[in-house]
Amino acid sequence: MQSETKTRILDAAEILLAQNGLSATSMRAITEAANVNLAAINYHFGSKEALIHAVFARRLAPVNERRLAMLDQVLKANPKRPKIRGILRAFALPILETAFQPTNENCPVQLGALMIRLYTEPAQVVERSFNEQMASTARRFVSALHAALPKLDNEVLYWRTHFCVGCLVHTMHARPILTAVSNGTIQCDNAEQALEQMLPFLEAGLTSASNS
Amino acid sequence: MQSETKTRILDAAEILLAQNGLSATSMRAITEAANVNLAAINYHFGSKEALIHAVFARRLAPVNERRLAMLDQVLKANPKRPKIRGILRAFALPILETAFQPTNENCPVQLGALMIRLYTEPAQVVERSFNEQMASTARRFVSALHAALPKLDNEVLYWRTHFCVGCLVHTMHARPILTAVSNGTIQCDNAEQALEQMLPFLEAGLTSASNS
DNA sequence: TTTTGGTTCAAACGTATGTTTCATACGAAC
DNA sequence: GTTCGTATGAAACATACGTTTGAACCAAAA
Repeated sequence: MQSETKTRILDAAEILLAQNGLSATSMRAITEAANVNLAAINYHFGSKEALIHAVFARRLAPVNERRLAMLDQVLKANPKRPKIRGILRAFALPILETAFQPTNENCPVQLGALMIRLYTEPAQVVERSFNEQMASTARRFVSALHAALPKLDNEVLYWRTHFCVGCLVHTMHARPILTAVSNGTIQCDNAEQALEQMLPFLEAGLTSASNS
Repeated sequence: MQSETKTRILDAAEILLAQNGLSATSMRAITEAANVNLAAINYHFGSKEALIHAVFARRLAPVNERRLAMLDQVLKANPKRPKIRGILRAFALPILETAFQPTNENCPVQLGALMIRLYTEPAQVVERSFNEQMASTARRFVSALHAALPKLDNEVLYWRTHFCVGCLVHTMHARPILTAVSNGTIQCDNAEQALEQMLPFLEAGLTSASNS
């Protein structure tokens, strides 16, 4: 198999990049974890940065495809006034299901901890990944929310969309903190359970009166 | 002045750590920006890690003092049933005001971008800072919210507190994204303006019916 | 069987890292 | 004026980094 090495590198890189961050993860650590030669990354991907881009693309491309497909369904059901809950669900479910997918050696998904890197690592390293994978999807969802909340001021809508993204990202990457603060009560390893908590919160926030 | 060098190091380190992350910021970069000798960090702080801890402590200690002082006021006003809006304000205002404080050479506050490091950098590097600066404060606020929302299930309260933290942290560190998504409409450089947007959103989320 | 093209390997490339050393400079105390 | 503890300086410490090299490998094609 010509690409088994590539896959092993991607799997090991995803885990280490998510755990330690982009610049703190060395190519030697990745290749050792993947049981491949040090030169294999440069041979198969060209550079460390290209590998990072590939790691993001492998997870985010299918997630955003599912998101847009679900959004289309929601828009088709109520073209004039789409349902907020549906829009939020289309945005959150695909990525939460991917992030909370049980990890095994064939499928080491670390999307939660990985996503926050996209928002926090120095711009130059990840901005190509962000633009290719996230920007257009974000615009589609903002305009859907605009249709669902026509009375809402544009500026307020941007703010609230921003808050929704913050909740989602934080929920995905800061799971250990929720577990710690709740003294182990909450494990947060199930997409539907997280959605059940998040959707009422976000919908109430989105629809609240802006001055009170 | 015996500690002018220390202050210059702290100032330069705060900016660079916030901008580039912890492990991507070298001591040489810090000392060059601070115009001090390379050995000064080890002399004054002991190690790079100790410097990082000092950078967090310098900003977070006064913020959490203000937070708890404001929370005490809110609890004193309504001991039995404190006001949600007041609790949220006590939690968010001090850190937002510090984060949005205009930057100048005497006061290079980069708290927003710095905070996210506390949540995302490998545990061992920052967990001491997190525990010392954040853990006890978080507990105080959760119990205040519990008093304000006695009907809310404990588990739901933890989730929603978690969402609030996510909104706040994301608002502080992802300002450029909000500006970009809104096509430059929103600049987000004012604590009161951000609060005005955030507090109705969070209060509505906290008080929403949990099953709908 | 020989040749080819893709892949892996050990080793080295030059550069950058955090830390340490030791000599020097500065000021206040005696 | 000398001494002494703090602070700074240039240089070197050992280690780690991303990348490149060129030989070795190995299945499939000629």
